[in-house]
Amino acid sequence: MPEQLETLEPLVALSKRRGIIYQSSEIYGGLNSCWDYGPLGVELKRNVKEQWWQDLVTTREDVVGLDASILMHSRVWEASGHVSGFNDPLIDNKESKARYRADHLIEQHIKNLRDNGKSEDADRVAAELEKAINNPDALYEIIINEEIQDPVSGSADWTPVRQFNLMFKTHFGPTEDSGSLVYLRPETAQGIFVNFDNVTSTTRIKLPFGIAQIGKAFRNEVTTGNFIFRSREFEQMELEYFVYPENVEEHFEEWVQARFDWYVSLGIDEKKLRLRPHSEDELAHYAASCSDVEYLFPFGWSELEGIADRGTFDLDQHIEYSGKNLSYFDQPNNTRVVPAVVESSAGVDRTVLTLLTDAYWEDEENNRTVLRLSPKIAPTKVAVFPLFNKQGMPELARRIYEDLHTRFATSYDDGGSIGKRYRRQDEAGTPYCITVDHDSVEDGTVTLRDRDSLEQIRVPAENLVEVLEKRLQTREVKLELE
RNA sequence: GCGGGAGUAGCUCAGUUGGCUAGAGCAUCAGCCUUCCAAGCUGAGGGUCGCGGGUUCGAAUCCCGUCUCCCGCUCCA
Repeated sequence: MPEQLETLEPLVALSKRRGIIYQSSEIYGGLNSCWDYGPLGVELKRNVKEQWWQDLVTTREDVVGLDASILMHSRVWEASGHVSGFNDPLIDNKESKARYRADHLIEQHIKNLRDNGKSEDADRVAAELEKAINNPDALYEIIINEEIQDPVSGSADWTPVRQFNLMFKTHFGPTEDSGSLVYLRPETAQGIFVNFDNVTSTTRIKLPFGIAQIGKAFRNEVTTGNFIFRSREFEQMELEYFVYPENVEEHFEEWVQARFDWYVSLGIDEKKLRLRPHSEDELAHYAASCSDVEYLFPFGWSELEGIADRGTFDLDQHIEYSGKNLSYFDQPNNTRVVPAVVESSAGVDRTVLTLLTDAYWEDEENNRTVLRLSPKIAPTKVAVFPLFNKQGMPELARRIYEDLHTRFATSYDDGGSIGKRYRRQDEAGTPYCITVDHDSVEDGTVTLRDRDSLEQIRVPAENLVEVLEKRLQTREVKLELE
């Protein structure tokens, strides 16, 4: 049985050692929860993104791509609800050290009042709460006046309410006046909605259709951590799939399954993946239904992607705020319709972390650490070694390398013993190694070694491209390991 | 934000009554040796001991501050 990772630490160490992921600004002491992808990591990440694009855009007639700018008009975020919804008024209890959302505390208080038959008080506080929303001082006042206590400890010793805005703010242009305030986008999706009209009027795409985008997003998370799982700067792969509103439920179900299957297709252990439908009370106000794809990390089941039926909420909001008609003209029925949308919102970094976690294997029997990455997404597909650095072997090995690396991500290694080189490639997740020996120089055949099975076969050098192409595309992504 | 643990070479670590030029193994590099799975030989490079102050004749070691990572909460969704 492969060893189960209990913490992320071995993975963090391997990532550093092999040049997959480094901490940001490390020479200055590091920057909290920001990470840099090294030479190997960037290949892995690119492969994830390219696979997603390949599967969702390139090979589909009904999906087109988009690359919107990170900075957008600040009205976009008013329309999307992020300006009000991404503002969390937090309060700490000095005694219990517990932290709560101030508005949630008050809502609970209102509910308690109602349960105790004091509906007049409840109504009064509810009215105050409505006025106090987005006003930390007013929220604090309510908590003090109502003598609201910590639900766990019963203490009423509170810090002031502090507003945590999850959106990064910056200033547009040379002056720092409020008129030039802009946000770094907290999600890429809005870039799709605001370009809905552009895309439908400049392409011949017909409903149902999707618009896909990969890009950076930024959130001032209150809590970060778990390596690259939750960081303040991250990359998303988002698809907004627009459909006739009456069909939205069936499209939603289809996408949920399709997205789950996608992770399986990357070679991730199906037993560690699950779909978790959101319950009624955790649904965002705009979503009719939502399902998360989750993976069992060392720190527990955590979300990789959310698939949501957002109805017509987003387009309706932008219609209202922009005053533009963002409906779709349905030629066959000669009517205009505001499409509903099914959203697939996946994290690139979370997918990378999943792949690394899932692939990590300490093969004790053979004294090696292996990243059993699917050949599809492995940063390096094949490595070429000369058995010795003499007798024509390096020359032949170089020729093979020169030939292969125009086709596959290939690396060349002539350092140390042959076993050492195999281990280096195992840690990097390279699925195949080619060794040139004495016989190769004589008869032109080389050894092809498989990372997972350790099987070695003899292949004529001139057939290598063909053999590798076949294996890299068709082989099972994971081998059965007892 | 709270609690616990940690930070010395690329990695894993040793190094306390405060005292030689801060060490080891692995890794890396240059050679040697080797007929296909690490741990053979010789040599080399690499550390302002997380960072900043302080105490001291003298600080990796003591004190204060700060940054970062991991684990558990909390929070978020």
